[in-house]
Amino acid sequence: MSKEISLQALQRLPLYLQYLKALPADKDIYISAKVLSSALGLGEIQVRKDLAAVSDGGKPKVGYCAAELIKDIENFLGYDNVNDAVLVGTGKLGKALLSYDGFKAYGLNIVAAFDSDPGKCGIDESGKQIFHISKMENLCERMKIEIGIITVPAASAQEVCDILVKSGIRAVWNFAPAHISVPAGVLLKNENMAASLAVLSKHLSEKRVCENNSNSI
Amino acid sequence: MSKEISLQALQRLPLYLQYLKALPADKDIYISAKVLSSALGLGEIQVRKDLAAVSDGGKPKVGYCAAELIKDIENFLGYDNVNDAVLVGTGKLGKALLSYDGFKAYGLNIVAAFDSDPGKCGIDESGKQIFHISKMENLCERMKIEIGIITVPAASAQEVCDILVKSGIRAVWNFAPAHISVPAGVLLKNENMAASLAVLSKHLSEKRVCENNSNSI
DNA sequence: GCTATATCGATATCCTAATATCGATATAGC
DNA sequence: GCTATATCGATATTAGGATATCGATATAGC
Repeated sequence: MSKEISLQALQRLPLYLQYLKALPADKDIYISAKVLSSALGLGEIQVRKDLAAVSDGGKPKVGYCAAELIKDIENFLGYDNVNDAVLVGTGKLGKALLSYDGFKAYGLNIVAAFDSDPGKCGIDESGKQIFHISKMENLCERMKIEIGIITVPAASAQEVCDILVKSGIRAVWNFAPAHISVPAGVLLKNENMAASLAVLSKHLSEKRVCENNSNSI
Repeated sequence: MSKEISLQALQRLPLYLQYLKALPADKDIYISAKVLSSALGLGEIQVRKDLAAVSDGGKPKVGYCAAELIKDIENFLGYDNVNDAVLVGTGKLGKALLSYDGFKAYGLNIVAAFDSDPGKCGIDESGKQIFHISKMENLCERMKIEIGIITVPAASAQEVCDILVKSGIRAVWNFAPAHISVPAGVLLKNENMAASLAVLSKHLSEKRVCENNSNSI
């Protein structure tokens, strides 16, 4: 375990996790790569290779122990040690993410939010504190926050990102529809809804429906 | 133009669009692949190849005409002919997307929303009508809606998707953290926040910071 | 008008990821 | 306890995308 893994494989791991957690939490449930692959619409060999990177093996004839697998994947992804995060920009999307209580399952804990509008500061309906953005650097450094979530308009995304980096953030999750740049050592992950829309729109504009099977992206 | 394009290239097109639109809307602005690539953190040849798929060419020494390029990309992606969509699930995320007025720039128009909770039906604060889910099939068929956006809890995602497909939807945009399956001919695009979180979490759990440059994903 | 050069576009190469093939192994069933 | 087989894991092959190389071309500057 903790071997090499491709970016694609890494991003498939939560899929396995989601499926495995939906199974009855019996200690002796075993599942084969074949079952997993057909349930998730993936290739069987691909599943086996992905799992090989995180677990120390399944058993012939029965497959992988589901409970073990969950533990291995969560451990591999670092979901066991919770990551604290801050969110910047409390518009509609920001508030939606603040209120979403599903993140804790992924080891993500949003501890506070920031906004440049003093009128928005205070306690959010989610119960979380919204501070003025001028307080960010100090708070992040004191609390050793490592993840910053950007939900501001495109125009201010780079500016906000720079402050986050200055505050010691090591991973940025960007929801703004803008390209931003970060120094080496800081990870930038764009949540690219525009890219998704491009795929949808292109598919629909191709009036001739190509009846292929690999239609999930 | 309208040649072959890879899925990755397709998803990069909105990036170019966003950058080009930020330029002054002068008719005679030209931009080279070199400038574009360094501004967006991409490879120069990659940019040239991507643009070759949508436009009918740049000029040596000066590059591509920005205004032409915008037109070509939007045309290629089908952003000019607006796509009507419906949204299912009016929780926090659903409401956030309903209120987001940036979609129209991508040719997406959410015409109505649906929820299984009769208490949530009526006019949303965004001004859009929320109907009971039982009305969905009829409305989608009458209005020839082709895009369905799923923002319901994971447990009901597949059920909702099935209704959408039955209603004639041809492209599904799934925000639920669940694997769902669609018949051939229908495109499924997962907006996979769990996958993004996996990348972030893994990066942070690797305590030894690999100081590589390709840190944007 | 001429030349030097920035830039494009096509072809070729490399690299990563997905898929196929085949032997190994432990379990289920008798 | 024995055998047949479902499944795993390793190696090899294929496919796709990203990158490099090189010649072509039209423009900018003189």
